[in-house]
Amino acid sequence: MPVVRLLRLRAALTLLGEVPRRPASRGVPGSRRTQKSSGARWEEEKREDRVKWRQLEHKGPYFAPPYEPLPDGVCFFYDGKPMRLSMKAEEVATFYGRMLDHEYTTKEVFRKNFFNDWRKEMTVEEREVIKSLDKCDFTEIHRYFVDKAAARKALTREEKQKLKEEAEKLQQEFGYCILDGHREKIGNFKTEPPGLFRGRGDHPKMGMLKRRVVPEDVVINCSRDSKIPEPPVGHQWKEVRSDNTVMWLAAWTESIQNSIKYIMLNPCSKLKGEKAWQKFETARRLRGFVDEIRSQYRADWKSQEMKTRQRAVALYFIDKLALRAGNEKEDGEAADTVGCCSLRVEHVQLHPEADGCQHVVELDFLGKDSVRYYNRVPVEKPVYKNLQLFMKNKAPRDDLFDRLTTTSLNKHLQELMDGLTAKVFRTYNASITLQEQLRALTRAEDSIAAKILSYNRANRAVAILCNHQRATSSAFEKSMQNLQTKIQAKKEQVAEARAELRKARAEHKAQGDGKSRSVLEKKRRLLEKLQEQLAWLSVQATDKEENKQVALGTSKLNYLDPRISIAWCFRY
DNA sequence: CGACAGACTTAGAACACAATAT
DNA sequence: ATATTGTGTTCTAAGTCTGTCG
Repeated sequence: MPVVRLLRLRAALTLLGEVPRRPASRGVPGSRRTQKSSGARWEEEKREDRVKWRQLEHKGPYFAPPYEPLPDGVCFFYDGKPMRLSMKAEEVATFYGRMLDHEYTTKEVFRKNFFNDWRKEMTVEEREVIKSLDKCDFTEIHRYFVDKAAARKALTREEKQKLKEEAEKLQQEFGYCILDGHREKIGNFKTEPPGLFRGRGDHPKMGMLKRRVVPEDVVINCSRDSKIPEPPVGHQWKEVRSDNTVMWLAAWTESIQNSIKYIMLNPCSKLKGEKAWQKFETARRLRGFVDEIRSQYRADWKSQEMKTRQRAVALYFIDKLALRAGNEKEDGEAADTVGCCSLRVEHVQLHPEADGCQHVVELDFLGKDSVRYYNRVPVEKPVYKNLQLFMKNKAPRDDLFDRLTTTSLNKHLQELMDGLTAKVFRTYNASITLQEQLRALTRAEDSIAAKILSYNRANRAVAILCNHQRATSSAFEKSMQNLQTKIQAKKEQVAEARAELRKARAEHKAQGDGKSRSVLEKKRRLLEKLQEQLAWLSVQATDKEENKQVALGTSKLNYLDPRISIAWCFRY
């Protein structure tokens, strides 16, 4: 049901995607591309470009506090018998215990991975005893953390204030750095605390132990002549380096995927802000190229080369549907998700005719964060024909675009416009959609509230285009249920009123007097009123439902060129 | 080229806190 | 005053994309 609604909204949007923008201007003069041939200067500029700072000074990361053993009254039980755990084993047990009310702990993979890693932390003796997770009882541990959270919530105003001040002190000490003479806020100045890995979707590694980060894991990046951050007493940094071509202040390798985690600046910092500005400039530049690029990929649908055809169809999807590029993923390392280039035959269904349209493509796959993308969309005939061709003689698990990689696609895009990559289309189409929608929805004479509603609706249109969804919380389910109960009650009232109306009508027919006539009228009005109320309630429910699964934050934060919003504010 | 590491952006969940309804 | 709902912030996972190396 929700999918159907999303679909309806998306269908309206897809049309918007077709709206032609501003007449194509010629290539931007003086763009880097044109300088490329002039060799040395460009090379120099490029190198210059890579330098991110001249001075960088900071305090290093703030480490997660050491493990605090459980108080004596809190015990772990194995097979019904209390058992005192070694500190290491106990710490990992608390990671699991505090998650007891989370869905994760019901998942077989999570449990298996946790138990496996937990056993590695146990002493030989513990390992000898603890052989089955089913016999483990963490309920006391769980209760301890629940109580602790409740106690924290119940603190007095003063105590809360004190905690807040302490956090602020920490922020002041570790949360800022000096970059080229300016004090800049750091985004994440704390190392990630140890815990159980919470992968999204069907992640094969969920439940694995995420190791505690120690200074010996951490590489510090700062300028050579700055005050080098002090490692915590008794510890050393893994390395101190001075690389001014990168933005990070500290880094360590995480123990689940062996990938690198970074301490970086806050988005409001100059460096991050400039990058965001550049991103929107690139998207804006695409405006002048997009018509030509579109006619180019349309022409390529008929190319002799399979590779070119696949690229052209993929690009059409990326442009029209705002799909992500879709890099290859190592399987077994993460959840099975795809993007455009990694779509498989099983994700696509072709309908010669559906919903009154010809050449309908049905896409159904899990994208980033295992969010489902479901869309039925009419496509141009050559696209449809090409898809038939790409799917011919392939198994469901085979790649749809077997001759295409994100690298080759981006290489092609780079040739069409300097700085163009697949994700630029998402930024471009998101921003242009906001602009178009704002224009279509806002009226100068509207109230402020109505204008804000228009803005939010435009924002929602973008979120739907980009498939930004959120899980409906349990609180939402409850409030939805309340609403449904109300609707049900109203329905019964309507049925009752209808029955009474029928009775009154029969009465009036039999008696034919004025009194029975006025009763009849009254009943009629009552029914009408109740029906109206019912209709309003179901509209509310629909609205709530639609809103609840759309997440506006991500597009607001990453995709909408702020200049569009600012211009709109000034205008209205 | 293709695999891989590295760096950076984008993402939803969880949490904290404020606004509003009851 | 308290419960409920909405909103902003924090956290960190999961993407994109580039550069390097064999």
